[in-house]
Amino acid sequence: MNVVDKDSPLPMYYQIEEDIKRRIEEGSYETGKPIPSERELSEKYEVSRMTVRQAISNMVRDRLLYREKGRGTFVAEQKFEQPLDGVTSFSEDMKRRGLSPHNELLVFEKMIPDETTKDILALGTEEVYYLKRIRYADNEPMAVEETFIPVRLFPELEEKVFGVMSFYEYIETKTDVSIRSARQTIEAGIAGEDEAAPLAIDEGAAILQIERIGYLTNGLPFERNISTYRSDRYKFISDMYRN
Amino acid sequence: MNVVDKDSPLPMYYQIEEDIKRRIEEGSYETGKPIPSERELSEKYEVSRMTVRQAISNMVRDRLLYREKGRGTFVAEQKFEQPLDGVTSFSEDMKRRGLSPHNELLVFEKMIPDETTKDILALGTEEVYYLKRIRYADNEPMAVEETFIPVRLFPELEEKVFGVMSFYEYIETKTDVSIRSARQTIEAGIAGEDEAAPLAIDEGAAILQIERIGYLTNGLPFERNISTYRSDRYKFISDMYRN
DNA sequence: CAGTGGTCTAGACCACTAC
DNA sequence: TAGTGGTCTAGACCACTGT
Repeated sequence: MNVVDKDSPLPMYYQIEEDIKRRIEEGSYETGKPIPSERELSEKYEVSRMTVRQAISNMVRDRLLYREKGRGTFVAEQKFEQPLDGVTSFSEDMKRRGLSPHNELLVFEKMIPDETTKDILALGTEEVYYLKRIRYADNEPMAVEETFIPVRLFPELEEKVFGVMSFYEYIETKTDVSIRSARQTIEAGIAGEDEAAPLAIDEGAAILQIERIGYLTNGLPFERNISTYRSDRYKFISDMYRN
Repeated sequence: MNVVDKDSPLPMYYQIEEDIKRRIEEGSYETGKPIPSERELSEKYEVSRMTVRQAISNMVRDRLLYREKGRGTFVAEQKFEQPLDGVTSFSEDMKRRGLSPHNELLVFEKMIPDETTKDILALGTEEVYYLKRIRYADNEPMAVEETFIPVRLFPELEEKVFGVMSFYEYIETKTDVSIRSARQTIEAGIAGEDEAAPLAIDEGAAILQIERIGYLTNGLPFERNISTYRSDRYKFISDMYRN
């Protein structure tokens, strides 16, 4: 009868989270209504109240529940089917939108970076990989993208990787470092000759310019990415939370 | 000698957080190096280990510290002086950039919303407040902004509020609801007559169009905001984290 | 008033890391 | 082996909400 297994290798607070999620999905716990109190749950699952609190705290952090002092703990509205927050690569972004991404790799080479890039990536006299790509979604050109990556961080990076997987996938599966965060700067511009041709738009059309600087868990910058999107087909969408 | 005051109205875990932050700032706890163990800290502050853990957990959530199993708790790289993530109002955004915001309120009225707004705000036959404002930073026009707010949610909202404080401040100090999240859509456009004049830019110049839909903790949408920024003075900047 | 979440204690055993 | 964070217990008192 009891849903938590004290001998399971999974921590009990985790098992409780899963059970509460299940009940929310099946509708036993309704959106906007309170779930049972912490004391009731600790009796029900036969664990201490602190353990129930840990489960609930995690779910509050993930915004599945919210607490109100003196009133109770409530099921939050599940507004966003798929979260649109967080750092994503072009490939991931397109897949999330239900489109099929692919690349045309125009340039892949090692080079000495310009001053701005050197500064941003905190480099000395080191080389970077330089990539220039046209990004397609469902076979339509969406963006022109330039990327600078310090060679030192990924000495074994090869051109063929970019045909097979997303660079972010590569980092997370093939290396022992991981991505922490990015700072994005977004501005509007007007397409010149260089942008208009590859994107198949008119000169003078609006374009969206996004510069992203990505950071690893240890705090080091690992990429500078400059993208130019056609604004008739692409909107930048993101979910943000109040801190 | 002791830095935590058990009789203070501030919770002890909060006082401990503040003390650890102070030590990081003054350099006693160094970036990338471990802070004292939880057991040491609980002796030092004369509190139980769970209380120390609560302080540390909060700081890990805020990415000031990170834990490594069996090794210790470490001071994270402090990349961003001031966090640029999260949902912010225009006023808050400008202050964070070190600029002085002010408004010119062109329209403040109650009206029946158009279909799109009605749909977005999940309204029936209800009225909304409609605001149209020119937003200034350091006395230069930065954006034209239209906002739709359901009257039902803030029946006592008055025009004069917008002169005194940020709408977000109003919500968080004068009402008993609070802001959870927002979805922002950003695109590039070309200034027409309507945008060029109030922003003091040329027709045909690039503009940044941002639509924000804001949500309360209980999941209800509380505002639809459509902003047009001049792109020669304004860049949208945000920090994002990998999930 | 009874019930809720918020905070806190003083222990305990575990798996993991480093030496 | 000794030290670390991860998990858990069985209590306790508080401030806040609703009736």
